[in-house]
Amino acid sequence: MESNNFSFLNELNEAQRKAVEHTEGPSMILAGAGSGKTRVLTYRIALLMKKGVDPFNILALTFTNKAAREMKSRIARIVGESEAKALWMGTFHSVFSRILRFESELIGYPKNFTIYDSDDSKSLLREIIKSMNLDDKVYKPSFILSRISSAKNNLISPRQYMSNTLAIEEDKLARIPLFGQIFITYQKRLFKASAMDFDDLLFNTNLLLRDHPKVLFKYQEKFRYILVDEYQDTNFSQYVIIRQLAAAFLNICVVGDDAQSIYAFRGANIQNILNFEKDYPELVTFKLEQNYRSTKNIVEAANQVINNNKDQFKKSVWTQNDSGEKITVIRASTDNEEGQKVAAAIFQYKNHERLLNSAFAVLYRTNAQSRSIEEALRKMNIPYRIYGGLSFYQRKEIKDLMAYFRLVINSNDDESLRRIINYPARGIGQSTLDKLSVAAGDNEISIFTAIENVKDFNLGINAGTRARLTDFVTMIRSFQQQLIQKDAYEVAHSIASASGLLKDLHSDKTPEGVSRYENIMELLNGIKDFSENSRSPQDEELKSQEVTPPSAEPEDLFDLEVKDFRKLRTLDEFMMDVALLTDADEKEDSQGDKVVLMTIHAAKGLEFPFVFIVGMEENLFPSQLSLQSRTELEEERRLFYVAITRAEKKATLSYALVRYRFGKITHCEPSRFLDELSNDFVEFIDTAPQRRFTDDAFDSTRDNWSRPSSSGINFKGRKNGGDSQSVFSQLNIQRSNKLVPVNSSQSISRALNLDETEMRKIVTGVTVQHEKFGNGKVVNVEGNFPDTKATVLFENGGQKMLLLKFARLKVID
DNA sequence: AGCCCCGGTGAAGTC
DNA sequence: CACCGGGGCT
Repeated sequence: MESNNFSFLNELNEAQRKAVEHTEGPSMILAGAGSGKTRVLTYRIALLMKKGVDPFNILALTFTNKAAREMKSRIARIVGESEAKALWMGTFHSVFSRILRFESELIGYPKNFTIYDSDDSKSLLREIIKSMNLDDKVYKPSFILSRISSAKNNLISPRQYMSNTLAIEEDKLARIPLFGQIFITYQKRLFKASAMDFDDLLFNTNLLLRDHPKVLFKYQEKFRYILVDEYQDTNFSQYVIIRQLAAAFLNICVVGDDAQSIYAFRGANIQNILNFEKDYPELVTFKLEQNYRSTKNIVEAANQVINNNKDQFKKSVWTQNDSGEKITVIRASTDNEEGQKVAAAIFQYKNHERLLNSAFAVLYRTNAQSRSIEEALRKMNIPYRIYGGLSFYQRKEIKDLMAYFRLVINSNDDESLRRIINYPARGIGQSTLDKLSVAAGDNEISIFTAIENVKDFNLGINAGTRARLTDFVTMIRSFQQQLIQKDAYEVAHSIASASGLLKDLHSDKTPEGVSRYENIMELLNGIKDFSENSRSPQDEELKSQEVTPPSAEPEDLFDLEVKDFRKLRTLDEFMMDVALLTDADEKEDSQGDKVVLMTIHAAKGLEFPFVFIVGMEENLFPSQLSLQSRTELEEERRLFYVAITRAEKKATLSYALVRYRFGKITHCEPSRFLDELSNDFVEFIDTAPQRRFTDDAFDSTRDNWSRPSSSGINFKGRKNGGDSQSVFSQLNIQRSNKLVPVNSSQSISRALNLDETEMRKIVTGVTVQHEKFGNGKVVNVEGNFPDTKATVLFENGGQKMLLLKFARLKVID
């Protein structure tokens, strides 16, 4: 309901109200768990709009798309639907990918660039590692990717990386001396494929804003008010983006809680909060410390836990709520028994207090832990829903169909091409693909382009296969024609059937096959919905600046069609939305009343009356991988803090003495975090263990919580201050003073082909230079312009046949 | 070219 | 235990 007064402000306490009303200039809101942070952000934005600020001039960055949606609908209740819709609100990745769609040509990327997810990135890395004849057990794709990701999130380009002696040294010590080379090749290949990985979306936004002052100015003018939620979880790259955008008006408000920083592993940097104070001397800081969510027992227990961390801002979260029940700790002999006890407890609570299933959440450290909980809940007929794990968009059949979409939208997308060129089977096998890959690599073109020019390469591909390749190209081309004429659903449906994918899945009558077919149908239905809905105001705004429609070749369209096209919701628009969706974003309806199971990370920002935190064991929570350094252990502790503070009425912890891990029985010790809770807030339910395993599975001579809290003491004595200083964290300090010079290897314009005159200079006998293979002598030239090709004998011994329109050969005398 | 089986290896968390 | 990739067989 729209109201014209400011009465909504009366719903705030004094601290909240002050934070809301201070709308001008830089501000930071340190908000303890459950202190009404979302309410403050919501009302602050509503107040801005009530004061007459145009929603198009407000940028609000949230941690998940879901958080953005929820906040938007809350704002809509105060200021009205259409006003709220016009707000720029979303995750960093979604907001800036949207902007890059419209500006990417300035940094050398076409507008239809593809976003690679981490599976795509890993398989690209696997290829690169293989082609360099390296061992993928030493150069593990996932590890390489995380290191590349760290570099990019700290705005270190491949070239900068290579000139960083510290980084190179680190790689040698880690026995991956060729990492830098892989990084360079990876980035080059992404660029060639017109693809960006997740980190590139931020990295390239930084490039764009750094190298194009006009663009920076435009968005500075546009985003006069900037708000950032979960600021403690932003990384350096994100920090620089918002600092740049806010530089003109300085209306920047960040909201966060250092105690809830749980994403350092992906580059989030608490340092950003400290930097913030330095960057804006006139900064006003607000603290929200009253917790409205939880009982006293929960709040105080959480405070007690977090006080074991050295690195933290002093903050005292308190509550006026009742003391409530103590936190219960359940001990189980096995992971299965843990599941049974948790399920039984839920069952009891439900019946005694007539509660909905949705009042309960079970939180765990790792997704693998869900299995035993699921089994137990199923046995007791308690409905549940799992967040996370394999999301809809990660399923094979969905990825297959979407690979078609991606290839049609961007034919340079080699990862997608590899995925579907022979699915459904069409007689184009591995050896053909290998040959094409080599030709594409040598000529620095995409595989699709190599196929289109296959007659120009002597690849030893027989006529039959060549015909099949031509058919494939023709098919993709015909889909591309539809892309600019039809709406998303029509194109998607046409691709699904004409490619043979639908038929292939339909013929599979196994239950799995049927389910795959249904998933495809669900995707198509989703696209149908999308086609029928109108475009977002944000995209309308950006599109209105455009002169020509994207990806449409003007000569293909009459004026009338161009007009229609502007209204159509196209498949490339759909794909742009989808690339950044996560499981947490799945639609909320049709869920019914269910117990919720999820990782603690996924639970951030949520609250439930009853929370079960399972797997409270050493090496699991805290994870064994975190035991190397104090900072990592402290992050685990913050994670525990987040977990406890999700509970409104009651928190229950549990641990098992024996657990299956990697298919083997593992003995576990109760988590050190349990020692950190005093008996004032916690009660231990010590059920006698059921002796199904050998006696040493549970040390009955020792009372688990009176265990000398050696872990903490030992730990501090052992490792205090000895955190591994990675090259990135060191560099970060240097860099925070001024804008990082980001290398522009990416902004070199796309392949500059030789013109005819230059090509004619390349004749048998001349010496030429190739940027990758070095110098060589031309031993043969054949074919007619523009398909002239030269055979070159390189000094390194290799002989290559190169298409001159692709290979940038330089004649040297 | 495709299928199947074997063995090795791995699971922390996410946009 | 579950998945993936490689190799071998058809």
